[in-house]
Amino acid sequence: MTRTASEALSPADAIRVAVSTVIFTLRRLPGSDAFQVVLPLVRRTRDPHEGQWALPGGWLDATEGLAAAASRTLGETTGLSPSYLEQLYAFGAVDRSPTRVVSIVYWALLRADEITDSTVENVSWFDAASLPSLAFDHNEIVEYALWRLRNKVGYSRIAHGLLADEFTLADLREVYEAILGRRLDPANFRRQVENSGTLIPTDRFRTGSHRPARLYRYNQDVELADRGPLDARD
Amino acid sequence: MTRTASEALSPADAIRVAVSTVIFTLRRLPGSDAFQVVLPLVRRTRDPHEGQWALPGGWLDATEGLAAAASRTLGETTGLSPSYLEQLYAFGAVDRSPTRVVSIVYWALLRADEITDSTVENVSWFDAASLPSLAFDHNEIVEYALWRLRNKVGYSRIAHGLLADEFTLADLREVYEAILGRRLDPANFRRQVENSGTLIPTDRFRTGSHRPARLYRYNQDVELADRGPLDARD
DNA sequence: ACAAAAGTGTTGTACGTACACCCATGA
DNA sequence: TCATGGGTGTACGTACAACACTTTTGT
Repeated sequence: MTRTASEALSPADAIRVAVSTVIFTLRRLPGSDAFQVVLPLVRRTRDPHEGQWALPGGWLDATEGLAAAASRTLGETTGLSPSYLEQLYAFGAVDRSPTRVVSIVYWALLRADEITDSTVENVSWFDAASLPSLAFDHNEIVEYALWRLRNKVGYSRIAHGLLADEFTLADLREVYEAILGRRLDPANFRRQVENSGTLIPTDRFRTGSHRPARLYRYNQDVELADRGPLDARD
Repeated sequence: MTRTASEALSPADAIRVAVSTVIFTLRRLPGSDAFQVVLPLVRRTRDPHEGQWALPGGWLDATEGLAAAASRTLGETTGLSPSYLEQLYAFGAVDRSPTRVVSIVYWALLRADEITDSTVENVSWFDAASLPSLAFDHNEIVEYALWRLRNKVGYSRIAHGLLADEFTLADLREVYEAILGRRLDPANFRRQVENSGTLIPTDRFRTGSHRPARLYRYNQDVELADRGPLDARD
């Protein structure tokens, strides 16, 4: 740290810090029975990129931490509060915005029962697999968030963050299939997840079609994902 | 993004962006034959935390990207330029510094042949396993960097970034042992790394003690680590 | 010749995959 | 009773850990 604070604050040096969130949830296609990964985007009402869709976010406030800012700006723009929130990456290329902005991007998951479909102004949900051209470098950011999601699904129980309290193994398997983009063997999936110790069987069953399926809960003792020495840190 | 640029620039909101780097290399203990993970720290010459050791770093310049800033500040403070550089995490807790600073932290590896032991002023090397109390939250940051290093060693060929061009399998194994903190079976280690396709055997051998050991090179076609859709991005 | 590191072979266990098969329910 | 998804059993292949064994050098 070589320069003084006053130098760093001069307008020529102006670097602003923004916070954005890529927040995923699943939606059943009306026609099909398959799940789709969807995320909310906000239509920009001012330049730059006025009229284009962008990730929900806002400026970092001097009195709040990074994760707090992500939660706050997400709530202000979309009305949502996620079940899982993790830092994704800091984007700071010089030309990613007309003015110099460093964006700390978080990614989040929303449980199916948390989707408040209160149609907020200028917010719309998009299929993550077929996005339009977004503002700034937000297309790249979403691509990276999807990569992290698919990756993390392989070695953690992160997918549970997308389902409500009680669910069948078929529900959970469909979540994995939607994220990974391929079919999984129901028999093998059952054994894997049963042996992982992350699920607690209930006495309840879901009836309605064919043989009833047992409902499961999360084992709250098991973390959704291992973030190492970092807890809810900024 | 709800507030205007002028609001975000008011002094009360002042948030500055710093860049720091945790850079690891290995050193052989003089007495023992084992490797040790070491990193350079810089003694602070001004408040806050004057006199304490801190990670090399500096302020982000408005005209450079994040990774470029990490390389530049690392070179300015220590004279080193790493063989591998990757973003670690953005730290932005409100109370991590007397003034509001968001630090984008990178982590890096240095090859054994890259250690320029030009004794730079106020720079000293420390055993990563037994650090003194560092400035700011830098102890936590190093802990997290070590966790990432150990983690990444398990699923990528990142450890190769710590060795010179040609090396024996025993050299490489010792790197893994130093990072993971446990002994590995030489026979099994050999097969694993041979089957990974990341090494190219040379016709040269290292002689001097007992049976000569074949020297290997990196296969440059294989990336050290998979960073997903992100390349050398900010 | 002997010690010690380089390098090879063999075996057991764990785990993922493929797939045959039985079970329970709605229609 | 039949179709369908729920749930169990089993066999195969790969990957890894453990460890016995052979090879090649310096002393």
